[in-house]
Amino acid sequence: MKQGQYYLTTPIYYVNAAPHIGHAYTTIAAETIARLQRMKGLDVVLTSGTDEHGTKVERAAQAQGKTPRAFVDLISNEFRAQWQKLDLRIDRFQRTTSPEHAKLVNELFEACRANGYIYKGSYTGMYAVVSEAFVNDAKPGDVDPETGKPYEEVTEENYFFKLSAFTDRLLALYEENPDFIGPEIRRNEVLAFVKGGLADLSITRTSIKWGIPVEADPSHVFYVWFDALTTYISAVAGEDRWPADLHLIGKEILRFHAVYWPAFLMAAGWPLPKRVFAHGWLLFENDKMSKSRGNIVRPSPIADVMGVDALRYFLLREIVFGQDGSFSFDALVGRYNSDLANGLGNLASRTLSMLAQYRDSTIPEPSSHTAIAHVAETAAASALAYFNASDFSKGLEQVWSIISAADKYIVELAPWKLAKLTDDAAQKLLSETLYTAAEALRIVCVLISPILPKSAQAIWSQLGYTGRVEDEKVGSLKWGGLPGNQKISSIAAVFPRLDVKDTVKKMVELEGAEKSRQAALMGVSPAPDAPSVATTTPVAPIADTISIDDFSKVDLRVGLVKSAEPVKGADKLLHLNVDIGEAEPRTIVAGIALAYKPELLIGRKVVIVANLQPRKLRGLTSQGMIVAASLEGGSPVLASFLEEVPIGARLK
RNA sequence: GCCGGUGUAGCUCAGGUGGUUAGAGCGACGGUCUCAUAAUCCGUAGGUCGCAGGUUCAACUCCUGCCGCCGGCACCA
Repeated sequence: MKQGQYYLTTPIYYVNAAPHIGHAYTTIAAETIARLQRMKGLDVVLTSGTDEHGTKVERAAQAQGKTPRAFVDLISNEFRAQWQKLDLRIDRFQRTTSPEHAKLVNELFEACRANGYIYKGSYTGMYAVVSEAFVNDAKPGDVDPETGKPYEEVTEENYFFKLSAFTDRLLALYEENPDFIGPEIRRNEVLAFVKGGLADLSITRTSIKWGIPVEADPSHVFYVWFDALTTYISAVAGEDRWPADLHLIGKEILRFHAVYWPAFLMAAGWPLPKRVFAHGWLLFENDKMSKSRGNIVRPSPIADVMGVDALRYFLLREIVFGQDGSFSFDALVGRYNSDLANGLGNLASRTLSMLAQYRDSTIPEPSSHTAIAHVAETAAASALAYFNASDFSKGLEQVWSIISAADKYIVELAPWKLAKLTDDAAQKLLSETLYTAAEALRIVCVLISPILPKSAQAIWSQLGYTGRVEDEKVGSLKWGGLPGNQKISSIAAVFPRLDVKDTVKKMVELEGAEKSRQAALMGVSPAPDAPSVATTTPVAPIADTISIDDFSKVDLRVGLVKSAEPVKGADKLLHLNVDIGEAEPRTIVAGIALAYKPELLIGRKVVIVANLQPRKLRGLTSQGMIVAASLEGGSPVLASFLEEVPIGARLK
């Protein structure tokens, strides 16, 4: 890594989902930081990419009758196309399926092994196919609560990474580099997690085919994180850019970046990234966005209707970076109208228009220092400080204080009145006033360029510049930079005011089309539009075919809930007594406490798996399992009957 | 259950180490100007600062308890 360089990354996105606004949020934020660093004069590289291996991908491809390769090519291209459409400049796009990446993963593995941090162990366990993880404590016949699919019993020889050996070194890392993890809340979470002790990680699989082969032992392929995180290095292979200055990620993958990744690198003796920053989630009107809620928003309809800059502005202004934030179409258009149309757009419009009318489209000579100059310089410095700390919303507030001061100043000086006066003093004052307004506008343009690149450039050009505003250096931003005598060019509204209802309607319509297009791409039939009702859009692949005999092994019974109470010390568990026609009601412990109030369950008829091996949970022995629809990321919904059914009836 | 965070005007949020009338932006309402994108500018709008105690001359700001929400861990057959 050379002086004067800056290297940052977005996560590599998993190709089991089509790009949505959450992906766009991370990528936009990263691209904004990249632009900002460039305007500080640094040689910046921003990488993104796609994570393309694993059983989930293999099965999704199979479901579409495609080879994994063809499938991942398709989705990876979709991500790239999306970033292009949003005008996001991604300097390197790395895929986990690229050959140079495979080479590097093996190098990392060998380096760790040479230092004694890799060992071969045998592991037998229940494996959840969909989440691609071994499940601790699961027993044969158990079912994945998230997908309703049985776990698969898997015994395999794995290579393990001695993560346990790194507890102290990781804690020392966080201690010595307080900025390694941001924001503070996330840092504390990681600290608590690591202090709780770390278990070794299985980093290879023999049961998966679609992955990077371990060269030293080709019956193995690398497993998720060992394979994926390494893209941050392979993306800039041969460029002398590693270590990264910043990994920008969503909070859901913090542990992998703040714990596993530095441990892998320490084990190999490779340099560590300097900072990991986890931003918050984008909620849709305060609900989590999820497939099951059907409230996922895609970025391209917004870009089509309102422009990319409107989306960028909203995401970085409305949401405090690092915290969760709420997205809504109304808020988006509201922000646009009040800040961009009425604020910045109108200031540009009135300033340029007056220059055209009163000064023959020519910028007057730079004027002496005014109060506005002071305001602008102070706010600019403050804004840049906030931007540097990735506090975009506060930084933008500072920039807008310049706009507001300029508007106020214009009204006070009333150039339209001065224009009617012919004496020299009035004309001189008019020139000064117009210069001041234009210069304030110029400073605003430079400051917002990383966030609103297109709009900043549009105003910049209207101010008469022929070059690019992004080539300006923010470090040398001083009052008086706008050259006198410069001819402004033709004026056009940069942010036309939008009708809220109309605009939202258009976006929602396009959103529907985009949803269908993506669903087709992913190979799932688009669900009917019912945004407020829970619909399961892309359906998880169907499990392997079983015979009727296999099915008849499962004894499902109608049961009546006699009692229900929370299990002490567990958030999700309810202790139920269910009568299925036997001498005694059964004790059933069910993970439905978040979705159902115990008192509302009493007297309700439910479906029970009656011949499931009993299982001890929180001290109680559960004699069966309650059947419920399991929504990904959502609450379970109990199976029930519309007609009367007798207790103990069997389902078959 | 453990750990952490949080609860301030309709909305989004500011309010180091306690001290005159609790702030900003948006929205709303009234007014003004006319250069401008029915924009700007000015003014107004009265929120028990979650609840209850406590410490103090004085608490939104400290302490205790409770309630609500969010997150991490445990947990989900």
